Amino acid sequence: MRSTRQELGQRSETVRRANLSAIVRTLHESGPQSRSDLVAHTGLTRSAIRVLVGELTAAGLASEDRAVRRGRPGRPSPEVSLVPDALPAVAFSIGVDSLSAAVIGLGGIVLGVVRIDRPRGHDGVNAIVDDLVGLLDRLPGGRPQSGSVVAVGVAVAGVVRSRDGLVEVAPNLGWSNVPFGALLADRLGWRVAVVVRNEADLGVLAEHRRGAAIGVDDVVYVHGEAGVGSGIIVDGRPLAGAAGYAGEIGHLPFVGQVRCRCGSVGCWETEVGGGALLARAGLPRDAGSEGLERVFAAAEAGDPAALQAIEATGRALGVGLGGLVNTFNPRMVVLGGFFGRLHQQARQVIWEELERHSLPAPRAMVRVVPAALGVDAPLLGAAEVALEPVLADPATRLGSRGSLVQLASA
Amino acid sequence: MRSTRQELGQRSETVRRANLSAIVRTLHESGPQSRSDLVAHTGLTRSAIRVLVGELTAAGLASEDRAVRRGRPGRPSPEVSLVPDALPAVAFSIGVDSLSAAVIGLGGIVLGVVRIDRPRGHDGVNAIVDDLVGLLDRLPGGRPQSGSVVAVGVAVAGVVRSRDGLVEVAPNLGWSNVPFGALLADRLGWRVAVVVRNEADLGVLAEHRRGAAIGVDDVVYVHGEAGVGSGIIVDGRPLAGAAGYAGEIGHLPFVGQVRCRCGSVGCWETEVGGGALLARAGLPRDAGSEGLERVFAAAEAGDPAALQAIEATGRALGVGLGGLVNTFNPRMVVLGGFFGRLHQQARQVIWEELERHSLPAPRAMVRVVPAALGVDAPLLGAAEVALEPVLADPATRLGSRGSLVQLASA
DNA sequence: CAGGTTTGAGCGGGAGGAACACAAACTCCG
DNA sequence: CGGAGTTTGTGTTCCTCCCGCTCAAACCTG
Repeated sequence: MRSTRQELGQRSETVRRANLSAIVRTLHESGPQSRSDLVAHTGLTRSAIRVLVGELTAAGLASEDRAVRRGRPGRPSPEVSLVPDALPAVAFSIGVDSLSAAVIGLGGIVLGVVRIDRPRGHDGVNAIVDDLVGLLDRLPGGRPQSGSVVAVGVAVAGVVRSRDGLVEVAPNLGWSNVPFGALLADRLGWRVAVVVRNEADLGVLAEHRRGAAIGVDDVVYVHGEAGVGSGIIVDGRPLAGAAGYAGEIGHLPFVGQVRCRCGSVGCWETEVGGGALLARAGLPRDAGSEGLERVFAAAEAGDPAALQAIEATGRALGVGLGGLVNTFNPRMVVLGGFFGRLHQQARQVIWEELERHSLPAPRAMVRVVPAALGVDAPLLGAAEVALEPVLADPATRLGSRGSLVQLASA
Repeated sequence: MRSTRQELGQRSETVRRANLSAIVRTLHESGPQSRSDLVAHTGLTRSAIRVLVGELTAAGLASEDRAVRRGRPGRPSPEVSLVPDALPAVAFSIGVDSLSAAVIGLGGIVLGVVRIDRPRGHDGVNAIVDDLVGLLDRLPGGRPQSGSVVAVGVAVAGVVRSRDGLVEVAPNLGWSNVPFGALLADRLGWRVAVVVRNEADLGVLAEHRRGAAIGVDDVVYVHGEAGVGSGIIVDGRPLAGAAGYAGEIGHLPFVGQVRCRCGSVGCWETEVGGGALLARAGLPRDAGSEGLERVFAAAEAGDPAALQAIEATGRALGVGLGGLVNTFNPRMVVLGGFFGRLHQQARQVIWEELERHSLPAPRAMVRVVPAALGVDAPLLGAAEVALEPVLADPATRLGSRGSLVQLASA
């Protein structure tokens, strides 16, 4: 059965929506810019831009500031920017050892963010839901009002069904079959969508929009922590698969006989995950991020065992990346989590193995870079998916808020 | 740098194009149907459908036949179908041991097809170009006229840069860095686009539109011959990657120490390719499709060596498929080439290993099926990509043909 | 300060689909 | 067999929305 594809037919109302969306999306992704820049970006005429931007400002979504002099001849064009707190989204992230929450507005502006450490271990679902909701009170701007938030996005390190936010399994949290989206939505009691996604899928979205992969339309993001996750951008769009499970590359079949926590044997994760690096360095596999930190520090100090562990892990990483380059033909591979550190210290061997295990043609056009956003990437990505409906259809979102009527000629 | 994304802004001319495209695409993909079916499919009103279909028929692109009585109350709706020979495409396919050519019209109607055996070996590029062009004269309908053909599509088993049809490498043909698109275009002398793509990428397109995966929007197609190729449909669109190289999963890192012809070691292809099956059955790795045929026949006759070879190859296939299921979360895996036969005889073990090497969530929603189209899949897919511009913009294509003016109000 | 250039403002026009009313063609049922 | 009900084609009018054009404003250059 064909998924509910977008209506094929275009009608004049669709056109308006698409054009408003084009403007808002351009401002959201490329930042504030003059009307004439918008003309260039969208391909619309000055007249159209004027009317549409006018409606956006009238609705409080955008604002026009005095033009910035750019030293070129001609009448200066006023700068249009989105109003960050007009339609804010709330983003949550459940990390391995921390919880975080943020309020993020259009344009990706962070209006407030808090992070707390979480004792490593398998917390009950309800405890985490409570903690997250409790975090809201500690936001700099205070607890967001129910009516003002447009949607909620959540990043979870696990296999998540995107439709309803069911967490099929989250090994680091000890969850399986947790209807997290529904639980959080109930607990919040807001009448807005709660979107739950895999951490790495959100990480790559953030890196694509605000980080290392801006403007790059084919990206493979590989995130190393205890396990290995990935998020993939294909032709500018996130790869989700039929239910949102795509990108679970940690369990690609690989060499080795180590039993994986997924139940299988020889998964790539068993060779490149944090546990593998730790084991190679002679530490317990569950020494966590502090253990990893120690390994990297030791390597920097010249410790041969640590250096060798890093090299071996880098090689295994490079081999797998080669396969991913063959599979996706990306223009960029972004390394997140401790793979970023690994890249600093093992860049050479990673590339060496990637080179050995990929075809010349795709290899020639790929760059491997460390992530730019660090631990906040999933949080930023969560806001991006939460804001997506606004970007796709700014007008009706305004209408549904109540405080502002439909954009249509007031 | 952002690839030339579609213009964001919509204008009324865009709307018309999109709506004509929606109608033509619906008819092309879902077959002839009544006007009222088109109303349902496209979301346009009766008025709009009437006008647009009217223009298409006036231009000779579509035709309206007497309504088919369907035994339901109400005035019968005339059936609209595309005129197959209005804007035909020419498709070529360069197989391991055959060459084929076809003329295919809108709706995927095959107007004529020829296939010749090709001596196995490394033919020169020019010889193959000559053979292909020569094939046109042996088409049932005669050599297509230069002016009537709308585009040319070519399927090649190799790594192809989609932009210009440069064949980076084609091991079965012994090619590397062959500008095949340009060569064929020159030799034909027609003033139409020549689109060259990887065989498997075209195969999955054909299976998606006309074969085993109709209506399935997330598909992984894996094709086994001498090597292993794949084509992937993500959310209804082919996965191309930055330059069209995506889907080279034959060289995913895998267990084993066999040297691959790609230069690397332990590629998946070395364990599941035709050579691997042959070797396991005690035949030379280059025994080709006749050799494979013999193995399957022997297995059907109960030969233990053949059975074991098939089982081992099936296991290796299942393991890799598990990884692909994790990576892409497809709704369907389609097995082409000799993998189709393999599936018949080793269905059990393939699934067993797939199950062992994939996560429960994505595994639960995937089906593994043999390809439905056989050796013709790439040829049909080549026609699909060649016809794509017509589907995307029926009006200007008509205009550019010369014989018919722009669709605009005549 | 005059000329050139770029852009905003406002108005008219055109394109294209929606909505509506009516007619046509079919089924169903008494 | 014929009228009621239903679905769909036909044609007209209307509405939405963007484009194009003209004029004015605001900047740079010399």
